[in-house]
Amino acid sequence: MLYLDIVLNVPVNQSFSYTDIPEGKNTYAAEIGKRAEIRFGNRKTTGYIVGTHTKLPLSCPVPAGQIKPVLRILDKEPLFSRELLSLAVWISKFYLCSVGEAIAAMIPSGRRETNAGGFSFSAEIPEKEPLELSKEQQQAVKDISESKNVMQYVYGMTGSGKTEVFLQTAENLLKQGKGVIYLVPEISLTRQVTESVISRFGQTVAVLHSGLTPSQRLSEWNRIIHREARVIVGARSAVFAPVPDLGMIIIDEEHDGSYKSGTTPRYHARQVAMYRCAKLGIPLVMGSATPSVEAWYQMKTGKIVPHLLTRRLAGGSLPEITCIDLTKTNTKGGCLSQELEDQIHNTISRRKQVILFLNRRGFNHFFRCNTCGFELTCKNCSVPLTYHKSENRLRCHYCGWSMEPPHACPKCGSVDIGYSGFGTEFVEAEVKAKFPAARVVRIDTDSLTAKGELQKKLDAFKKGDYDILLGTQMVAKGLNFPKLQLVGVVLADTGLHMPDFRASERTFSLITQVAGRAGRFFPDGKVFVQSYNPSRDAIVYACSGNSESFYEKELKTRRLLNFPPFSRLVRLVFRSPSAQTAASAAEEAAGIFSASIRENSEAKDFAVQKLFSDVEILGPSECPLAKIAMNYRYQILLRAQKIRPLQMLAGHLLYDYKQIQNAYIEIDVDPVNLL
DNA sequence: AGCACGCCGACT
DNA sequence: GTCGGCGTGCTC
Repeated sequence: MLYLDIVLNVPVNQSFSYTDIPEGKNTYAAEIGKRAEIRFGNRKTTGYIVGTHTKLPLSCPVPAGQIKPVLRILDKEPLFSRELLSLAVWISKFYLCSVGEAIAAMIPSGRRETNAGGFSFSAEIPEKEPLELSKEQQQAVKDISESKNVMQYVYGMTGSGKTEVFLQTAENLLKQGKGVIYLVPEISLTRQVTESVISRFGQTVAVLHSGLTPSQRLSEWNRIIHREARVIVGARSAVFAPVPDLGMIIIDEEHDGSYKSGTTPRYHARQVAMYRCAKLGIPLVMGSATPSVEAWYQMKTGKIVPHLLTRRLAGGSLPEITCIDLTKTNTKGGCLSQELEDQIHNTISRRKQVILFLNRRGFNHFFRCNTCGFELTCKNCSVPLTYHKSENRLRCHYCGWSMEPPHACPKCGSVDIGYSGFGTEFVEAEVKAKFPAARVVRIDTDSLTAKGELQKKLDAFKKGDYDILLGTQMVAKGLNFPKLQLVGVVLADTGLHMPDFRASERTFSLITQVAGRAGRFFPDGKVFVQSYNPSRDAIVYACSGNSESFYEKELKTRRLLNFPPFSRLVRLVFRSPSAQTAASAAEEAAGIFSASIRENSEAKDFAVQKLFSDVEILGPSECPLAKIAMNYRYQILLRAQKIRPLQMLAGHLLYDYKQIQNAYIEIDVDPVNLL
């Protein structure tokens, strides 16, 4: 009799024993790495086989006679190797989830393979000869391949040719029979980035993008296992690609927040890549024009080897950035200063293109009473409601709830009400009024209902079908428009008002990234940044292009406040429909933490003592977003030099104190978002 | 996570 | 007398 250890995508960190299918049934053989359909309790689910035994394991509390057989084995061949299984075990320990949850996040869920999903138009893209590399680029390629250090960083401004360095390094490895994973932010997974990879490597490329169906994902996964695809381009989860003889992982736009998963397991692709690369002894090559503060610090301290690209390949320097102080400028109730308006006129009259950039939806264009100052916020979540002109409704960006705008202030009855702040729709109306002859296209998540619409709009803009592009985040990344000559950041401050220690870093990187879009093909590209706080470091240094000073100053602040990279954090969010329940769960957890910190720092083992000696408990406190979708949220931040004691404390709470789970607990190791 | 079991309030 | 709330506990 064959007994199988099966783990499931449930938050229970244990395996369950099942027996193999009785002889004679027509399915595949049971093996580690395959999925099995099982009856679990009284429901059917998919489990993952992580072990096999000829006898029932002694640890199994259920008598042999009551062990159920699996219903069927789903896979002909294993979907995860021992390497990936041990990666899943590591993830479950590091990010505090079950092994089953980790595996579920790693492997495709498709049942039957569907071809032609991967990249149907790959055949249409002609293979291209590699571009001639500059001296700097050649040096970077050489240094990366010769370095003994696992972590490498290609640091250089937009247009300095990082992609070519990645591609050349990848090609060298492919020639040695190695495979390569190339991670990009999801939003860059438009044709722009992937085309250059496909045109270079042709049919050996697999592209894992969010548009694939589970079945298509499964067939790409099998192409990778069978060595048909050797270069894997994909977003966050592609870091798990089952590449045989993996030779390198590339992380493009390393600073990008989308590498951190927002759901359990809340893994960071950079952290996972680091682990995988270190274990295999292969390079992890990252790149960005605006490294994360953590990466910058590691370059300074020698943990990451930097490779500098200092020159723009198309010639010319970075575009000139002008900061417009909105407190000293009359915008006449609109959002465009006279100076920016003149520049737009100028640019479109020369038949060149303009991008106007707004850095965040929500927070803009909210309802406010001009008499008593009352602001309307969501009844479910505490965030301000955003006015959407096209549907004439106020809408919450977190839970989707909407209401008809009131005609008078609900609090004081005044009819002197208005919508302050500006969203893309507001800017669009103003731009259309001021430039009636211009062809304007707006790109934001609201206006992107149909699939492929983003790509269509971007292509049209690139072709010159529009004069002005209005957009959020997504137009800031990895896009190149030959006729683009003017970029306006309508309001640079929005990000700075976020209650998050990374707000400054995000604002800096955003402005710098956006600025890099302009003048990529023309040396006289211009960037205008409008701000109510033009003296803030992030804005000053982004506008002057002085990255070195920004990072130095930011590091000083982080050191002073003991935030990463000078400490590690684990965040615990306690949520419940009752504010009282959430708050007291957080209080109770804090009590448990301080007790176990005390206990451990009095431990006989000196190493344990030391490990827990600097652990701090921040909070409990209300989350900045105190209420999301009818749930009240309280948080605790654990902080220390080392991550391990924090993981131990959180794990202890999660696995040994089931009684406080009347509130739902979310654990985030190395959180990126603290809202 | 689901889903059952189980013990206390407002209804035909 | 039942229907149903969601607290607790289990799933091989």
